[in-house]
Amino acid sequence: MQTPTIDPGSPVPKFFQLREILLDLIDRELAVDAAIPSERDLCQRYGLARMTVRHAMDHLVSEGRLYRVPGKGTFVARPKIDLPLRLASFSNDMRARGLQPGAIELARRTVGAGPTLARELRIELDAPVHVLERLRTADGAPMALERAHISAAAAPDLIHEDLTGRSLYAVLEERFGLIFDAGEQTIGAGIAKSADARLLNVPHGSAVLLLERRSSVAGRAVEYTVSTYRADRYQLHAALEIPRRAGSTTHRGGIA
Amino acid sequence: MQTPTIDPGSPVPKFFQLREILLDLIDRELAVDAAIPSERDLCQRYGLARMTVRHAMDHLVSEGRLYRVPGKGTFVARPKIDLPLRLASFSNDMRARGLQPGAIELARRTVGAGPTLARELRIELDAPVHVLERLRTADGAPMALERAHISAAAAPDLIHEDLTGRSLYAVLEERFGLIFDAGEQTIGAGIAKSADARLLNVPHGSAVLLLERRSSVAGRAVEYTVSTYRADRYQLHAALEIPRRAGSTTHRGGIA
DNA sequence: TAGTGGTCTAGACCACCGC
DNA sequence: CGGTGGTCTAGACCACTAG
Repeated sequence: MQTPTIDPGSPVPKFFQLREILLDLIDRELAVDAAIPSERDLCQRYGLARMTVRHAMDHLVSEGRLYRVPGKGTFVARPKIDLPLRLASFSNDMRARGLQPGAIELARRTVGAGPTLARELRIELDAPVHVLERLRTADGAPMALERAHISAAAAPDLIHEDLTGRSLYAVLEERFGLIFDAGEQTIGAGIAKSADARLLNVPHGSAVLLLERRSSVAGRAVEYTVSTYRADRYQLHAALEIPRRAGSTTHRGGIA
Repeated sequence: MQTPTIDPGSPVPKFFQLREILLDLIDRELAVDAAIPSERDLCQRYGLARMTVRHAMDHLVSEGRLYRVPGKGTFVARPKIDLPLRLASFSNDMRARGLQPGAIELARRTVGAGPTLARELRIELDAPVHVLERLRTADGAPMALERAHISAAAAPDLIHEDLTGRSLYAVLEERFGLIFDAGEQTIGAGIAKSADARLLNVPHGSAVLLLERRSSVAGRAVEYTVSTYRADRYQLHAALEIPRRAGSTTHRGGIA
């Protein structure tokens, strides 16, 4: 295997390129607690300033992939257990549970982005955003309220698309070529607002599970969706898995 | 009011002193989404290099206290505490956020497994199980109730271990060599039971985030923990996984 | 055009470690 | 002692945002 190099002309920042190189090294060559090359060594090898090397390593340390010992070196950390939350749609999720997914459209409009939407979608204030509000059902029973906000710049005519019986994601992919490749999700608990409680057919003051999701395509924020799930009918469930395993046993300090 | 300054002679690093100053500013003076002074402005005010200012701000951004918008500025983030979906201990999580983790022991006993525990831990009925109930605090404020059930066969003398100021996981690892390598987690929402609401110091009927976790070591079920988090202070946060593997350039954001 | 954050350099001094 | 990570400086150029 040949030593990878840093491409100075790439739009990908150097520290990020180095991060990938180190990640590869960690996964392929080094065992847990093995030392990685010193910062100054890496500066030499890849022709980088030490601050740049540290920047790359800072990332990996904060992600729990490496740990530093002052005066000694930097070492491969024990793999942490992570909870992968798949970017699954409501429809797929319900089908996986053996339930028949359904949707009742509550609202569909295009609005100007307020401060929250502007921040979440990283667009300008008052930039157009499609809002789709749907009541999601499972075997006919209300399960969740889904309020999707899609940047109109990314999916201009979404507002006129027929969504009955189709997944929103399917429409975004087929009609606008939008395939989400990154995202993050925030999960919290709350009390249902009166109007939402009525729609979900639960008593006032009921607990709900709140899911906020931001997804992006090629680095561009496109979707910001807030879902409100009935806590009595819905819970998230996931296997904890080991993200990666360190390969060979003894291999101290070499970029092959 | 006098402007705080950086003490160059202090053993506390400058970036950390600035971090404290900014934290104070965020908590006392600024509302959510308010802009903090620009990096160059802070350099001027405190006589620091820009890399030093960025270092301090990097910390706050990765802790979720600030967010940056390129070309515009840096702003105060929503004040919730994120709990990363990782098999990390409460203690470590809180420390990573600059909060002082604490625990008040509520109960500690060894019981015979009932039907639920027997099923979750895959042990026989009446097999001994250690039960540890603790109120977890951050900077002294109640944050969560943690009810851990550990199979006594795996950690015989756990019941006599001192847990003050130590992570349960640290004890299990150091004292019994137990390093969790798999598990599953269930996340739900609920209303705090009266007794729990009192312990957590929240009003009756408050929403709570419920986490059930079963973890195992080498295929052996060892831990079954039920945690009750204050929903007003906690939320879970995770990067969504992407099945595709293209030339991704998303190097922003949280957990890889 | 001026200001913002994003990246990067090429040095520097320090505390700590192991020999 | 030389090597390690920890901190810090004083610049630089870039892309983006705004007026």
